[in-house]
Amino acid sequence: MNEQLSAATPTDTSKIDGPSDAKVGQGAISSIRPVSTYELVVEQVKRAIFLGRFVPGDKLPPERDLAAQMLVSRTTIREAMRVLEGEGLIQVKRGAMGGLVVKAQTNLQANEIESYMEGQRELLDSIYEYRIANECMAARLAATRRNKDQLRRMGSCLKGMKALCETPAMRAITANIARFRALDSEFHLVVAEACGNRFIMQAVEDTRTAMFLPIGKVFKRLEDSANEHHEAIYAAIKDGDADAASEAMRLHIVTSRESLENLMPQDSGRRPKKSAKRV
Amino acid sequence: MNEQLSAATPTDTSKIDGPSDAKVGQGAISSIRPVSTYELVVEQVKRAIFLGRFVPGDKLPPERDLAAQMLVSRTTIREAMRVLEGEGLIQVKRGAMGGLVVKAQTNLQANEIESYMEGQRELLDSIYEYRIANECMAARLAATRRNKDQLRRMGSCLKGMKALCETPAMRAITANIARFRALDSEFHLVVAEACGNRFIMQAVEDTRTAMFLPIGKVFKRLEDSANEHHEAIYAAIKDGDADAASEAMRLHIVTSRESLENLMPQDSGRRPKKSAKRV
DNA sequence: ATGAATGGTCTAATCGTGATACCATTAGCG
DNA sequence: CGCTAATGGTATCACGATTAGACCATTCAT
Repeated sequence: MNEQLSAATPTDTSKIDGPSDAKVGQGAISSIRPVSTYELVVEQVKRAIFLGRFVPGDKLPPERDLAAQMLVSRTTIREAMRVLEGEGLIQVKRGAMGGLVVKAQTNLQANEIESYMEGQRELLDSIYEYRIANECMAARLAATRRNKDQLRRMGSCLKGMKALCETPAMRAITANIARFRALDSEFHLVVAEACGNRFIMQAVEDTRTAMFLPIGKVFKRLEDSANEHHEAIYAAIKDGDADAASEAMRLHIVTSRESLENLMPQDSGRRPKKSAKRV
Repeated sequence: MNEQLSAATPTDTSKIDGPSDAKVGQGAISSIRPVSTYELVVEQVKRAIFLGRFVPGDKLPPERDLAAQMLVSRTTIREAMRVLEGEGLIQVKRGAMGGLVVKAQTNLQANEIESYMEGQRELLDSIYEYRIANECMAARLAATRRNKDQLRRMGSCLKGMKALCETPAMRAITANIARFRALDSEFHLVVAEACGNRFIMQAVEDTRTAMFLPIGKVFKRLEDSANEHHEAIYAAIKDGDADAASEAMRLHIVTSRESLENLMPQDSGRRPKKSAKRV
């Protein structure tokens, strides 16, 4: 994003198309950032945690096992663990029955949430726009391509989430919130899988990973509306109704964004309802 | 995508949600593929070529300059050049006025195209679905967020493309096809830039890169319809009409896919108009 | 107390990368 | 023709990342 340099181009294009300066977003060659193996390990473990494959209290496999599974040396695994430990994602315990324990993300105080969310607003807007683009298409395509096993797994997620919401008292338990979010992720990922498009699948996984940090510190209770929306999406996909599936997904995501909006500063001058148009 | 291993999870989730097997797409930890720096160089140079920043006949900057710009050693640059040379993307010439010359992609014979495209059909479908999802959203958002400079650059691209199409004789010139594709890429990238969403921007760039190999060997003449469609997209974005911009983009991409379809085997049993629903 | 599991530490070898100098080839020019 | 400059080709040494393996230290269950 820094340097730029138009290549030695003896055959000047502009001979033909005249004033076609344009030359798109910047030049062609920019600096390379070498990627260490331990960084890749960090990324993969983070992704697993962010997608809910490990919830707080779970332990990662022992270092030796991680090394074997990832086909890297234990040294590299340990470097990665130092990073994750430093970022507060895991806690390292020595001795038997010890291990690499996934920590709960610190919840912010009520008065901290607003200012925190304010700083995340732009990122969240981008993420949700991207989600609407890709997940609506995912739902649309899934409606005509899903197979029985995928429908079964979607149903399984819905069942699990409903169970977690059953008693009001359980809605504020941290561990349950983590489990709910894991099932929520899984539902959306199965829909993406069912759409049979690897690019869209990757996009959905990426957004879920990207959402973790911004909203992980904020959620304190489960939203019932999510269950209803998930049911609607599921029903439309099961019925093979592509338009309905897409619209149900859109409504779900828009609603989800709005419920986040309630955690933000109440229209304090900003938020001039720009682009109030339906996305 | 190979190994899997559910973490040591003493706190069994299934205690609560009962038969929630699900456990989404596979396990959590898979093998790491270390990424060498020279691979990153290869990727970036490829991307620059695929996006049309360098067209056949252009020369990349000299090795020493590339090394300086990318902040890597010449050794690493040279490793990357070996790969690009091996893949037939560049030709290395020694001596003064020599350099790293971008080669034209070999065009296939008419009788080869069908079987080649047949093998690419699935990939192309995925790419185009992903494009529709993201670029329609990009156009929609761009309609309300674009600034004057972005409009100017879009217009500049349109002008350049029209100029290239002016005389029928010039439509089959290889160099012109490359220039046309570069401007086409640039137009779509500026739209993506104007949407102000970095995720969508990245998605658009990714798809254009992904399209290069499948269709690079096939195109032999320029399509006029692209110009008309581009004009329509531009007009809608200029007018701030989000719905029209999105729809114009959709039409453009769908048409583009259909014109590719004409290069494929003519419904030889396959292509049972599944998902014939409008995407 | 003992043993097993697990993280912590150390060491030697290997490989990727960087830095630098110098060689070989080629085009342009006096 | 012969120089010079630009550019790719080669060689060398140094350093850091990664691997492989052994061994130490801590903790819990029995």
